[in-house]
Amino acid sequence: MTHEADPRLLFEVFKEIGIIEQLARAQLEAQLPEGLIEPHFSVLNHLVNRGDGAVPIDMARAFQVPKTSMTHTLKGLAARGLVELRANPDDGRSKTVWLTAAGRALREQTIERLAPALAGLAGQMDLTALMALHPVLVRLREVMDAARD
Amino acid sequence: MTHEADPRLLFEVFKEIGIIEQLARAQLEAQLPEGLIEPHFSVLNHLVNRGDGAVPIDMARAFQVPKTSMTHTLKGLAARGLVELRANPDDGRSKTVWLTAAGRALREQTIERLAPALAGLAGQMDLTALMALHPVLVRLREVMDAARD
DNA sequence: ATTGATTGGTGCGATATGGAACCACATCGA
DNA sequence: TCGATGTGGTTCCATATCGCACCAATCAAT
Repeated sequence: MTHEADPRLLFEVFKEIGIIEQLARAQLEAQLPEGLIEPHFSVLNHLVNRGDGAVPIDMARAFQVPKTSMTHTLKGLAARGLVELRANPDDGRSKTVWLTAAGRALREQTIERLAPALAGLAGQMDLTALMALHPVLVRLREVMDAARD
Repeated sequence: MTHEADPRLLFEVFKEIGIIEQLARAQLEAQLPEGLIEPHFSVLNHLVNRGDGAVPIDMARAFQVPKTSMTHTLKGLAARGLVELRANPDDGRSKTVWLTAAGRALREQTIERLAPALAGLAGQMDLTALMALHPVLVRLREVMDAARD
């Protein structure tokens, strides 16, 4: 008899992940100012992590969203003065995205406000299990990412 | 020195979960007919798992979405003949949601079409780690759900 | 250099999400 | 019983997502 991997386990895993994602998003958005949602925050966070001056199309690919969605998200951030769009000196078609002081501050402040709730959650979990969770998720993400031809 | 739980670990976990959710959603929606998206499928799946005849408001709560969103999703499913809305004999304000044969078939077919891709993913993962993953996610979801006052 | 193909960005339209207001029915309290 | 309050569902509206089509700039092949 062969030992094929059972797809039902992953199906259930994805179901839980979907629910957790929704709850986590709600927590995050509760800390954001009116009119800003998770994609706005993710862009700010990405720019801090990966560095300023990114090209919009690259960010769209990093987030796996259509470029029109990225245009829209960046427009919202720029309208609130959280990022600044400049011409790309290396390519006349594209732009570069830069954080403003307000953008950095908002990202920082949001994470700080989130921290107590996250610590509260973590406190109710088995820390060993939680620490073991992360690398498995990273691996799963990498496998899925690679499979997305 | 105190041993407070580090919120950064959970922050990273949620980041991975967000990415995985997006990739999983893309895989699912690639198998759905034009015009149907993940919430439509989730409703069909919920009705199979929990049984027919559910009340829309209860489903909205189960999915943590506003009731207007559930109205919209159900309207789409009903328009395609995948579910049927009937009056609720126990409460004149509300309705009950019933699967049609087409709705059941679509849900079944979608899962079948998804299976090979899921099995492929699972085959590239450490099965022990994958099996350990599920209960931790369930626990995390339960803790978050309870925290959502 | 010229021309055809490709790529980054945006406007537009169709559909999705979710808050506010509203109506019909239900429930509660006296 | 009946008025006050609460609840399920919908409509309406503002905003989000994303495909299509388009333009301008770039690149590739000669």
